[in-house]
Amino acid sequence: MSSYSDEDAFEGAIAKPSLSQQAMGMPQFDYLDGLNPAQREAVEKLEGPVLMLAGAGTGKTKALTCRIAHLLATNSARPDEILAVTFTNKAAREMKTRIGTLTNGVSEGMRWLGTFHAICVKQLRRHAELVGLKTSFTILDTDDQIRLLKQLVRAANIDEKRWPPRMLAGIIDGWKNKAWLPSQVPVAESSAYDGMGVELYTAYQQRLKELNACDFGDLLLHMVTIFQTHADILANYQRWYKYILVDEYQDTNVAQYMWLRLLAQGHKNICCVGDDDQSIYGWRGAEVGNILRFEKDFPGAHVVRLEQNYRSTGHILGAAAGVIDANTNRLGKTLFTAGEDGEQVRLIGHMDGDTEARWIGEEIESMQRGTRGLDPINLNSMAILVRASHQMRAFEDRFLTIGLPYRVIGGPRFYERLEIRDALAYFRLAVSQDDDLAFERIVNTPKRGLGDKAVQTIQVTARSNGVNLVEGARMCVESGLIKGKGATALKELVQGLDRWHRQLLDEADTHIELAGMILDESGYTAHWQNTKTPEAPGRLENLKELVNGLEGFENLQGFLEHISLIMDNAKEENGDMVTIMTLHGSKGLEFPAVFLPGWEEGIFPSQRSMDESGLKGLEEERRLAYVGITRAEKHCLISFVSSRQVFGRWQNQAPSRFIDELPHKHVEVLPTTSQFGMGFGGEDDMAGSIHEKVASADVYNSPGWKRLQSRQQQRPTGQSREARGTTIDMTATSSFTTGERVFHQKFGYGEVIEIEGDKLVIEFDKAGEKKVVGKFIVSADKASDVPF
DNA sequence: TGCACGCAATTTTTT
DNA sequence: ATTGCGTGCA
Repeated sequence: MSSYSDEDAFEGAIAKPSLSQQAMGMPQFDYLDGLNPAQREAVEKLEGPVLMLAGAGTGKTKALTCRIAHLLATNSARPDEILAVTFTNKAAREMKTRIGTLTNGVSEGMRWLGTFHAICVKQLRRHAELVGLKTSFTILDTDDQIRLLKQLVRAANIDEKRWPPRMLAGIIDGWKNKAWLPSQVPVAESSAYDGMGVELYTAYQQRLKELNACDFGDLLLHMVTIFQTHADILANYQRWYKYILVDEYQDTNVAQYMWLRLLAQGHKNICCVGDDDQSIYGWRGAEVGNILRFEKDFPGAHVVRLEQNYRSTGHILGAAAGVIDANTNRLGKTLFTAGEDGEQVRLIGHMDGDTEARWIGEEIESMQRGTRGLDPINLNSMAILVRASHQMRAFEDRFLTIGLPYRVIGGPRFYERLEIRDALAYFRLAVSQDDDLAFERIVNTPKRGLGDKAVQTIQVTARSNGVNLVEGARMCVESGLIKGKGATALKELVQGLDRWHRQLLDEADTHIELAGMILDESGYTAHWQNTKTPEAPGRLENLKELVNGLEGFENLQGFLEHISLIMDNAKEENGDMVTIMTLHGSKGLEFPAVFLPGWEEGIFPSQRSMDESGLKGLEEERRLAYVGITRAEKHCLISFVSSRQVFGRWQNQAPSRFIDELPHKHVEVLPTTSQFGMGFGGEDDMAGSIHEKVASADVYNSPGWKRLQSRQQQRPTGQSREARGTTIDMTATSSFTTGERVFHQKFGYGEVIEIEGDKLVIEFDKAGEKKVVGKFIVSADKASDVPF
């Protein structure tokens, strides 16, 4: 080995720009060796606009990170002269880590690698005064935003029922995504929100300014505004960012697009990576047009297509291609693999949703055990991808019953949970008593006997004296405007806030101790300890986790600053579990085995999507189908049912049109499990009555079903005879006795009625009688003493 | 102020 | 079916 490794050369290059490299000779760009020709082209074409069209599983992230490594290794830019933008924090972290590995730690210097929002915050803190904010502005999340809008809507005497503030939030977000200031909203939109939209938008922006706050949309919008009105500032950034890289370009909205375009006008070295076939966020402002127009927007653009797929088998790619082919208006890519054809995509119809969930549960168990001569597959390698989150329930219920471990991804994110937001509001107030929104949130949480009237009194007092709400509350107590036990509680709260704020400044306690103290002394911990709902213990757990999460931070301020932008799911559940998530949530992920249930007209494609956006909506749904199929590495199972309960009503379902678009040769049609009039196994047989299901037999005359029948190969059910066997684990249940009070994570409290092998029959207080596996049950007395 | 009942809505989600 | 929300009553 020569005296310097590639890394050494790289380090040298960073420390001493340009000259040293010649002295040492050309470095060995090891990382280039692992790239295919297209990837290599995307990495090496550093100058000018580049569009990297990267199909699913084609090594996009690899190309992107190598490109950055290459920029650094060739001395084309210093780490802080590269602007690298992603949509999610997760993607940003991942990229940072991978570049770090590739370049031996140089990514540390990449100050401008982050999400659109994180980078805009960084910029906006430096120029806040140009849009009427102070450098210390706070960032409101959706919840704050809606509460603020609610106040404005009420003040304007608008019927909240007909015109929900939520809707207004959506409208304003939409305008901000298009980079429209209140004055720039087109006349065509003037009827929005009962004709009050623009007026309220204006008022909202005014309130934000008064609160020294902005919402997520503002981060982009303010920066675009500043760039458009201050050529000198823009020019500085243009000069600074020598190279710009954008991930998931197909997801950019107009504001993001403008921001990028403005910044890229300097060096014109912009590399956008994306896949028009995976654009699934149109409903939240993403413009596929941005990626379709790239070559027009950036003259002389170089387009590279990454089409070699390293993830999926030939059959899976073939099936996916068949579906996406039905879309018009594509840039066009054809994925290919050097690997095996593998197993065909399997397609199966069921009688109803319960049967579907049961079948998938059994199939998962048999795949886990190893079936049809295949190697066993662990649960972490399997995922169920649904169109809408309510579809997850059927699977959760079923898996809980059979004791199949699963994790649900999505749902309310950690920092969005009620208890976390409450706790954070307390922390925010300890840091700054000016945070009126935080005060409003917790003034009566836990209950302090301070209702609407008391809050109004405080607001009026505060406003007429020009002080914040905490100060207003103090005045109300002192002047006797608020009396009785509410006054006592309010006084205590205000004193608490003062005390915590002093302790924060004293730094006598660590911020972790202080956080725990705040939650205890405010009575917030006790509030959840006294709540006897099934979710209360979980909420206490979350609070504990929140406090633990403070460890990585210097102080409360730093923590709060961090989380206003990082709204990740904090807890990573480990262990071997099946993943259940939405198709949207699955983008960018991959699993050896993927289940795609609910492929029925109206569900997927979603009726609403088609109603609201017509053909555009349908095509986006189809891209979603494409995303779903291309998540699978080896096994892909698509299913649909003929009859499903939707919002409590039984509905006949027709197979999804996407099923017809699956090319025959890539699909194996499995025999239906449906057998009318016959129950299965006798478990949980309280589902909808048989005759209702029989009535749904009409579906079998539908074109989709007939096509399916004609394709069906006659073969006995291949799955799960062996899945029936149940492992009897008496130790799990032996610790319970009939009549005992128990607690279950999902069903709450209940009483043991019967013990059968490893299963317990329990009469739950809320959920009724269920049969569940013993290991998911704890004694009721153990459930309540979650320590904090 | 706090609880109970009745009513309506009900895709997807990041920051 | 479920759940959040608003109104009405104790």
